[in-house]
Amino acid sequence: MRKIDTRDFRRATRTTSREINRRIVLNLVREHQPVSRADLARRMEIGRGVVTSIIQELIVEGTIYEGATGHAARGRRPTMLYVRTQDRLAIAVDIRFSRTFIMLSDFAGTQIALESFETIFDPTELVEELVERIARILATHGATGRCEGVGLVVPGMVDPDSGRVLNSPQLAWRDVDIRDAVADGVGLPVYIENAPMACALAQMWLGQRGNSGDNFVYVTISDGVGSGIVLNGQLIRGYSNSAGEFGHVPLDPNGPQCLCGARGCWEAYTSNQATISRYLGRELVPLREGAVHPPTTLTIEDLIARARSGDDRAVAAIEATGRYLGIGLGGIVNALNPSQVFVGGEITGAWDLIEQIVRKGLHERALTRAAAATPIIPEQLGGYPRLRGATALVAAPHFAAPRVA
Amino acid sequence: MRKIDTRDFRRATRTTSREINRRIVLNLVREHQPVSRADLARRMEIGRGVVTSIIQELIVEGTIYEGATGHAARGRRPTMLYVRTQDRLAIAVDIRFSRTFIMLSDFAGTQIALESFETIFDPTELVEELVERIARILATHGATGRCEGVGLVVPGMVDPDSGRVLNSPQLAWRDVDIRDAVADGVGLPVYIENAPMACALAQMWLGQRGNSGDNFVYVTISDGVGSGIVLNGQLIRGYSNSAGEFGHVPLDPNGPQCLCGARGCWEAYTSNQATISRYLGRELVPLREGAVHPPTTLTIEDLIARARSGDDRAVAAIEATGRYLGIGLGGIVNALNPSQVFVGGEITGAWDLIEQIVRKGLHERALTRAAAATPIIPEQLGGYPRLRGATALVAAPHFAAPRVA
DNA sequence: GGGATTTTGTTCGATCACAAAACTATTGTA
DNA sequence: TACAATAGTTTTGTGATCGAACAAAATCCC
Repeated sequence: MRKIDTRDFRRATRTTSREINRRIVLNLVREHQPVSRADLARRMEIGRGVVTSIIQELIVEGTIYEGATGHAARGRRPTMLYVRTQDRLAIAVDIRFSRTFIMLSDFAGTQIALESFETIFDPTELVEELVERIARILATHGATGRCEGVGLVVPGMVDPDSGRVLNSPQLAWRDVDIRDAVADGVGLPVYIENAPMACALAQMWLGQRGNSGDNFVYVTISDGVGSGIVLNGQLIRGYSNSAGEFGHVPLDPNGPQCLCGARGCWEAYTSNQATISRYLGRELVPLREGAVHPPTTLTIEDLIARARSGDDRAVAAIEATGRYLGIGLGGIVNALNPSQVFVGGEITGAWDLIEQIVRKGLHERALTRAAAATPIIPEQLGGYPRLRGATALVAAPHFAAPRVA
Repeated sequence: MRKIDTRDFRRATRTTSREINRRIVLNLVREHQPVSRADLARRMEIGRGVVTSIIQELIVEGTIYEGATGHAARGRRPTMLYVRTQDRLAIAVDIRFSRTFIMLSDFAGTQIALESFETIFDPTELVEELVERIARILATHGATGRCEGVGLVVPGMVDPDSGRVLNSPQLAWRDVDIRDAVADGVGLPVYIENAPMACALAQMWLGQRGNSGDNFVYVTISDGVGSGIVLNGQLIRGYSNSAGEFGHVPLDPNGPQCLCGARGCWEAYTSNQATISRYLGRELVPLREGAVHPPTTLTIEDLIARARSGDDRAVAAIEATGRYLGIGLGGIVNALNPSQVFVGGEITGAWDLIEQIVRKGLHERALTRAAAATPIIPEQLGGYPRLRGATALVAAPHFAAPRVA
C-alpha cells in the first residue's frame, strides 16, 4: 500500500494497461522459459487473444523470440517463447582503488570479455582511458551495434539521477560528473551506482534463486563495510542516496578507533583492514591519505591462507571478525527483517571457518526466532558481483515494472 | 524501479487506467482542496473531459463533493471540489498495557468521542468488551451506518494479512486472532497493526506537512523502543512483519542488562524504564512477569516533572537518555537515510531539555553532512498518535495507490 | 483410416477509457 | 453589445481488454 506523491506521480494514459501487461509477460517468459502463449494466458488469467497481440509486439521489438514447438499430451503443440539475452550486450565497469575492470557481457550476465588496468585517479584522464578501451573492446568483438549501455560501479556515494559521484573517499573524488563524460565519449546511455547497491542489483536481477518478494540485504565486507538494501523488489537508496551505511553502527563506544572518527563502529571490527590490524596487533590506519598506500602489504587473502596453514593467531583474528559480523548482522536483521542476507567480499573465502561463529553471533542478537533463522548466504568468490551489478544497471530498466501512479 | 514478482503480481484489466487516474485525482483534491476540475486537468496534464467523467464517478461514489464556486480573474467561475471526510467515520482502538482506548473519529482524524477502560488481558473477554463498547459509541453518536471500519493497534508483532497477533510480550499474547473476532462482533472490516507502524501511518496519512516522497522513520520511546519505517511512501513491514526493531541494536556489549537478554541494547539506555532505572540507580526489571506491576510507581512523567523542578539527578538521567537517543538515531540515519525522523513517546515532554543533546549525539555518529542535518521532529504530546494511526488503518486503503504489476 | 476430442493460437465485435477537439456556459472587458 | 477568456460537457476517434467464435494441429478411439 503506497501513498501517491502528488508532487511526482505518473498518470495512466491510453497505453498504460498494455505497458503493464507487456512487462508482466516479459518477466513471466524470463522466469519460466520455455513457455507458450497459452501457458502465459493461464498464469495471467487473461484471454489468449491478448497474449497473442502482446507477444507479437515483443517479437517485433526484439525482446523475445519463438523457439521450437514443445510437446503436449493432447492437442496442438505449443510454440515455445524465450527472452533474447545472448546478443543484447552491455559494458560493465568496476572502478576500484587498485584496479579498474571492464567487462563485456550479455543481458544474462555471461562474460564475453574482461580486461583491467591500474586505476587512474584523475577523473578526466580516467574517462579518456575508459572511452578508448570501451570502443576497442566493442570493435574487437563486433559488438558496436549491439551494446545497449554502460554500467559504472564506483566506491562511494552516487546520485544516479544526476550521474554525479557525490563523495568517494577511496578515489578522493567529490562531486565528479563522470557519467555524462563517459556517455559523451562512447555515445551510449551510461548508468552509475555505488558498489554495494550494484551488488544488490546483481543479486536481484542476475542471482541464482528466484526470491519471492525480493527482500534482502547485500553486505559487502571489503576495505569498508557497505550494504545494499532491497525491499519489496526495490533498491532502497534513501533520501540523499546514502542508505545502507551500516558500517558505522556502533557496537562498542570503547571499541577500536574507526577511520570515520568514532569508536567501535561495526566496520572497525569487520573490514579487511580491521581483521589484518587485529592480527598484527595494531591500530587501524587510513587506507589512503593523499594516495599513500597502506603501510602493510599483508592482504586478507594472505591472512586466510595463513589461517588455513595452521597460524593460530590468523585463525583467531578471522574468527573474531566472524563473531562481530554475526552481531552486526543481528542488528540488520532486527532492523529490516529481510528474508535473507547475502555477504560479499574477500572474507567469504574463509566462510567454512567462520559460518558457525557468524550464526552464533546472529542468534545472540536476533530478537525473534524468525529473525535468527534468516539465511546468511556467502557470495561465491570470483563471481565479480560488482561487474554483474554494472550489467544489471543496463539490463534491469528493460525488465522493471513500469512506473505508475 | 521495482522488479515484478512473478509469483504475486496484478495484471492490468480494462479498468486499470481509470483506477489509477481516479486515485490520483482523489489525492490531488485531498492535498490541494479547494480545487477545480480545470485545475486538476492542468496538474495532471490531461483533458478536462476525462476529469469531468472521473469526478462524476467520485461524486456518485461519495468520496468527494462540490462546494461553492471559486473566483477567476476572467471567464467562467470554477466549481470547487472537496474530499468528503467529515461524515466518513472510523473506530480507532489502542490496546496498551495499562488501559485500552476507543476513539470515534472522522477520516481526517478529528476526534468525535473518546473513552477508555482498564485493559483486559484475556483475549475473549477483551473482544467482548470492545464489541459492546464500539456498538454503544456508534449508537450514541448516530454513526452506525456511517462508520467504515475499525482500526486496532496492538503492542507487539502483528500479521496484518491474517489478522493475528503473533507475539505481544506486554499483553502476554501469542498467536491470538483478535481481528476476525472483533470483525464478527461489530460487522465491520477490522484492520490491525502494531504500535510503531501505526504511528508511522498516522504521520504519513494524517501528518501536518506534505512530505515529498515520504521517507521517514517514526521512533517510539515508551516501555520499549520501536519504530515504523516509511520509504517511498510505503510502510516497510519486513519479511515476517518484524521490521523496525532498532530497539535491540547494540550500543555497548558491556552496557546495562536489557530485558531481551542481551546487554547494552539501545532500548536498555533509552526506554522509559531505562531512564527511571538510571535515576533510581538500579537494574532494569521486567515490566510484566505474569501480570505483576512494575516494582516502582515512579513514572517518566514524574521524572520529567522532577527535572523541571530542579532535581539534578533527574536532569542527568534524562539528559543521558537524550544522548543515547541521539547516538541510536545516528545509526538509523546512516542505515536508512530518511528525510526526517519523528520521535514519539513520553520523553518528548522533555524535548526542550534534551534537543541539543540529541542533536549532538546524532552529529557524532552521522556519516555524512546530509545525514547529520536530518530533522528530528518530536511528536506533540497528547496527540494520540496510536489512535490516529488506527484511524489511518481504516482510511488509508481508500486513498492509497492501486496495486499494479 | 477417419472422425471425435483436445489444446493452441488467431480473429472479430463489444465495451471501457483516454485523446482531442468542438461546443456550451459564464464572466469580465473594450 | 461584441469579444476574449476560462470552466465544464459532449462528441468522435483510437488503443486495449473481454469474450466468444474459429481455424490449426495433434492424439485418441473405433
